Amino acid sequence: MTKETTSRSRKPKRGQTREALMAAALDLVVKKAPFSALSLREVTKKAGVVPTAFYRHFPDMSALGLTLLDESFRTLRQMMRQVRQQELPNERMLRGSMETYFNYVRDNRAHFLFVAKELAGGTPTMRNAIRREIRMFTNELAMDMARFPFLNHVNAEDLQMMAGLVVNNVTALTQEMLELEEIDETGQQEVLITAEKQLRLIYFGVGMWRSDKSNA
Amino acid sequence: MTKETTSRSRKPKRGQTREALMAAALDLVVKKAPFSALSLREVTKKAGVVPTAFYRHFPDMSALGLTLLDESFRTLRQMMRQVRQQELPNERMLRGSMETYFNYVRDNRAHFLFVAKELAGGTPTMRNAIRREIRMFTNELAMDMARFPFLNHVNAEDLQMMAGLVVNNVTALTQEMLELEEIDETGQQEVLITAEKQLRLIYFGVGMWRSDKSNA
DNA sequence: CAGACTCGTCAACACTTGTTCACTAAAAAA
DNA sequence: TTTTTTAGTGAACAAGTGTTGACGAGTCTG
Repeated sequence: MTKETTSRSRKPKRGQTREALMAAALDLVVKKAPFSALSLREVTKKAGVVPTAFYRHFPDMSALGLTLLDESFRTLRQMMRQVRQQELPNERMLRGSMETYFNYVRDNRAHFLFVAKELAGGTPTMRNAIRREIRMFTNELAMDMARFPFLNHVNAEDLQMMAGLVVNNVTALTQEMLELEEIDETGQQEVLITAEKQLRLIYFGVGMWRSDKSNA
Repeated sequence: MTKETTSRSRKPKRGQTREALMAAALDLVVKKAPFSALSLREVTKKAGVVPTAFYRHFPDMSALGLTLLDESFRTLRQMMRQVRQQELPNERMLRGSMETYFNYVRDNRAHFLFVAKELAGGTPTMRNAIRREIRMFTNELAMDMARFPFLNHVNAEDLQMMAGLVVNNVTALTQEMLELEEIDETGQQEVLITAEKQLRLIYFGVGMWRSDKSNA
């Protein structure tokens, strides 16, 4: 009888320990606790490797965390770019955008859970890194909006405000989505419908906005 | 030379240890880490009391957490009720409401930090408790809105959707506020201004909403 | 005043944590 | 092939963890 690890993950082949560690950490984030509450030892244990092997790949846990963070956002960024360069946004495309976004969330549940939990509870370094990424999305969205003819009369500051409103809300809905069980498809559908309505409502508000009134 | 605790808090008078423990935990949440990452021993240490004394007041850390959660929301709830029964909301009162709310956040920074960090990273019990409270606020807001004449044509489901939009956004702005340094008053002012604009934009959108269209 | 009970202390336990160092099997480079 | 580098193991450490039980000072109650 060969030695077995308690968890499902087998001993990684030589040279794949790094990936095994990252996968193990993500798995623990889904099943157990936020990343910042994980211990080096339990990650290595789940990865099927001895604790000291960790140091061959990362100087400490926070380095693993930052790597995971990078991995989480890199694929998300490229997806966003695809969505952005489709067509000019209008009322009808809201549904489609939300749908592809939430599908992406579903397919990358572990990464989103990782980010969501660290956004508030992580180390200052981690929190700042995440907030920077989110701010970047907000900026890009504002720049996209600046290209719409019917938003010509809105100044830059207010565009930022509008984009922030959208991003804030999508972020909140994402967390709501992550709280649902993976199998709860009707719940997920409800969130999607709510999301679409809320964005449409914002769309209406944006249409009525005048920057030149009593706005600073 | 008498024995001194390393932290500022002196040894609590007999019979006040419970309060000292709660205060110590809250303090550590502000200065160190989310509540779920605190150890029983460091809380008692900061409270100026021996670890075993903890058990005279709480069965375990999670009980302390739930007590803290209760304390956090009880005063918030009563403040909300005050605000709610002022006047009928209109465009002009948005500013005032946001101002009093954010003042309250500033004056209860520790409690809000505690809640914000546990909302995503806490135990399932804790997360559910917090989400239940937030959902309660959303419901109350939706009920308030139902009383406005100009919202008669909006059905219950859509009112919920609108209230959710407001609450989502205020929640996000609160977290943004908490990230700022306590002394950064200009930053806080900016968030307040953004908040008011965003709510006014939502207000516009609400005014244009028709529930009877193609909305489920 | 005497007894009971409340609420804190102290010592000890079994266990987990991060990190060190020396060692070796396997792969890469010479 | 021989040599060197890489990537894993295993034992050991000091420190911190939750929880136990017996004990005693202070306070309340009779």
